[in-house]
Amino acid sequence: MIQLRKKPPTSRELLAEERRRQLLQVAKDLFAEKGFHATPIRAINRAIGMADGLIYHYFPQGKQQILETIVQEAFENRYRVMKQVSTVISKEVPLRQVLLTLAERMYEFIISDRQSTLIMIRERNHLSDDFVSKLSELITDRMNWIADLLKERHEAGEIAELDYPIAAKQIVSMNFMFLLRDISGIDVIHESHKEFVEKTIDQLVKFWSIKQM
Amino acid sequence: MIQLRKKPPTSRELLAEERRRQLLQVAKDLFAEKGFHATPIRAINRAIGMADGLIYHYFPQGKQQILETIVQEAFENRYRVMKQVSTVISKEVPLRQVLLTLAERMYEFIISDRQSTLIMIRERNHLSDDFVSKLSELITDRMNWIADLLKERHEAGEIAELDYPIAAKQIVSMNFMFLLRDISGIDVIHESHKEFVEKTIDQLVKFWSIKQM
DNA sequence: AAAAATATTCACCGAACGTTCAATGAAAAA
DNA sequence: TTTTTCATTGAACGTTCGGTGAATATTTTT
Repeated sequence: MIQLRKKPPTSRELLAEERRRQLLQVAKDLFAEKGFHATPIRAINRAIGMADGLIYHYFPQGKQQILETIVQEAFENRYRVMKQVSTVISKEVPLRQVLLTLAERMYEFIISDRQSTLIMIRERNHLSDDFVSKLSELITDRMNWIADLLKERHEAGEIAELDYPIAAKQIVSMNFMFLLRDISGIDVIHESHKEFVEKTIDQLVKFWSIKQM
Repeated sequence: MIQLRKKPPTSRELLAEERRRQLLQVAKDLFAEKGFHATPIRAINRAIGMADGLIYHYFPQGKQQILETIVQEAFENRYRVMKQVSTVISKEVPLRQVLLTLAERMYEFIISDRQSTLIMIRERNHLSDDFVSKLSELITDRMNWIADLLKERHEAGEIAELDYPIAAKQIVSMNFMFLLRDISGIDVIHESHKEFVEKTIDQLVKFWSIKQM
């Protein structure tokens, strides 16, 4: 019989969903901290006081499926959020302020799910080429959007003519440096994200600004 | 008895050194490709047709010691090369050309030992804090050197006044984007290093140039 | 209340792991 | 030549790994 109307979830369904959620959260923490191979499934089980076999009830295909679920769900979250941020920026706001907000939002967005970010970058060997391509497209979209924004600002007479894709990459690459610091521990910035981003954008906008010409 | 003069190496010493070198090379390849935990010691042994126990003759402390040796030797190479490149740049060469050469050399330098670069970034969990700090310092030194170079160019009247440390980071961050691509497979550049670097430096120098003011 | 469906436990499996070690063979030192 | 040194072997060890499955507990459905 086909169930057309959604029936109210039973208490055990709620508990199961809660356990699944908790399982993914703990796995994400451990994968990000120790790495996929360095995290035994039993470590996940211990961390939430769960018997060893139970994890195969929730993820029949085992450890690899847990990883795939983590990155897939993280990707979908990112995709959803990114699509809805595009309309925030008003044309009256000065470019400096726009770029600052943009860079900070992007950074907050990255570190809001820091663990999955680390996993997606570090565990390339366990992710499909297709998934990595989709990730690349997501970021490329965002950069194209920034390039268009800069072009509009030029056409409005606010800044000089630019190589817009290059300029967009200059904006985005700031966050990449912090990402690399997070992954490797190698710190070449020596200041907070806010300070660094402010200085960089100030300098970019100062030279791009039409008054300089 | 203490050996004061170096005696000529015996044939077995030469063979041993060759095998040690080969062992480290194969281990480096595998660690970079599969990751440290995902590479069984036996995979290294098989790859060079070596019996299982022998690796403990060369590296008594086992797998971890192999990793440490790889990154330590890679660091020393980098340190040595970096110290001797500083004097190459003449003051008569235009800034655009200087920065281009600099960025390309730096990139060649990174990918000339691509494997150890990947390992140093990805396997943070297996490296000491002290080692990571030393790596940070190495890159920071290089960036300070670029900042000084830019300052000199300003004082020579070639470019406007800059926030030199920030400008240096803009130069270096280009290579970081390619590094991240190498590690994660996430590609947001879509062109060769040479093309990208040329465009970026052209744009930077164009706006920094004193003639623009 | 009985039956069915589902969640959970845990002892256990075979394979793979890093590592050890007694034995072997060949080169170097005496 | 004899002795000593040391590179090399490969079987074996103890451990841990991801995963299985029969048994049990709990909830939902009938």
